[in-house]
Amino acid sequence: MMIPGSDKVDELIAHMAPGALAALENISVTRTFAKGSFLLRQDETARKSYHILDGIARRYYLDGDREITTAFFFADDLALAFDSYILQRPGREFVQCITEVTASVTDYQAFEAAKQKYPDLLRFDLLLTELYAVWLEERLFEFHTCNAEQRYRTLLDKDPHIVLQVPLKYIASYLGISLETLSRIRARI
Amino acid sequence: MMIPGSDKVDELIAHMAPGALAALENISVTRTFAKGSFLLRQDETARKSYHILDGIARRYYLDGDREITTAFFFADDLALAFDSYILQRPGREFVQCITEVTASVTDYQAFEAAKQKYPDLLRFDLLLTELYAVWLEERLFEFHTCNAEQRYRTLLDKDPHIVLQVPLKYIASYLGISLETLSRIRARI
DNA sequence: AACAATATTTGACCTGGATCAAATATTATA
DNA sequence: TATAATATTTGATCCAGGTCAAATATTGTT
Repeated sequence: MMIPGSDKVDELIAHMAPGALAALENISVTRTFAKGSFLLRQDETARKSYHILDGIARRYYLDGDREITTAFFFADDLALAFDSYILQRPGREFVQCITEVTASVTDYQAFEAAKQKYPDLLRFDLLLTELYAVWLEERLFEFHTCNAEQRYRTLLDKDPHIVLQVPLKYIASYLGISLETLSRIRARI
Repeated sequence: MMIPGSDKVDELIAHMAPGALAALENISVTRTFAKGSFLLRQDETARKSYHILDGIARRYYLDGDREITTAFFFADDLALAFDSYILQRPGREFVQCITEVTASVTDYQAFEAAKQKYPDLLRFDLLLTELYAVWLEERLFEFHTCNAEQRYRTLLDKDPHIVLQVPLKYIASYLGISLETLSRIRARI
């Protein structure tokens, strides 16, 4: 989930109205989740967002009995089943901790209320959503223009921490490649 | 660009502060563009958004000499090279009118200023961006889980107006299918 | 209507990457 | 350190959908 232009986020935070950030912190609690535990399961409605402080999580859904990973979340990322959270209705995605995870947990309703009070939080939310959409566009672009090896090389180049810290089986479906083909790509690189 | 939960947009607009919508209209001008003309070209920075009132536009980029269409815009859609607009830097995408197009054109800077003044416009922008991200997620989902025929059937089912009004060559790359394969799919359905 | 340009279909052939199956590593646990 | 469980690699085979080429429709223009 490394995102281009992330420095814009820091800049926006730095210029927030005094109360805004405090309000966000007031409605958030830091919690720790065991490795393998689920922050959200299929068919549930995402009522919390998880700002990862430490550890790694992944998001996936089932295509038949096959798990398709759609995102990895590292420190500072916002772990979320986006569509379920936005539409506040049950979704298809799971969010699971790959390692033990510590996260700042914020309730949807409470954040909505805070945004009503502090337009800066609204701006903050907008910027994060914009960057997420840009990231999604980039992902679609790669699937349309790059073959399996190029997609793996790009991941290696732009997100080496994923390749270094996440089991290959998760990376394969994230790249839209079978486990076997990804293994062969690695062998010949 | 048909988006789930679009009724939320109407609801939000209905409850806007009095001045907000008027402010948006004040910074917008309605213009007409000839069929085939470009609202944006590759390597330009998108400094305007185009709220389509009538006609059809498409967005695409070049992969070598091959055009990859990434969106179609019909009446009420917001025609935009999203990443270029958001990051305010040159992008790879073209936005071209497939028919004569009438659109309400809004300047990026002017809209940013209006959002500073009217938080309701901020909310409006956020909602549109959220729905766009959900739409992108859905598109990625389809590419991961559906074969060529299923993707075409889904388009036919969810966006029949596209299939009815847009040349096949544009639809093919939009679905990530070669023109020939799409033609064969249509023949056997 | 006749011609040119553009769009769509059809045919033949090929390949990237999937699937199925089995062999090795690697890691975790008693 | 064994043993089980999990992860990764390697081999053999197959096919959805791509590419190249050519035949038809269809549409626009004089």
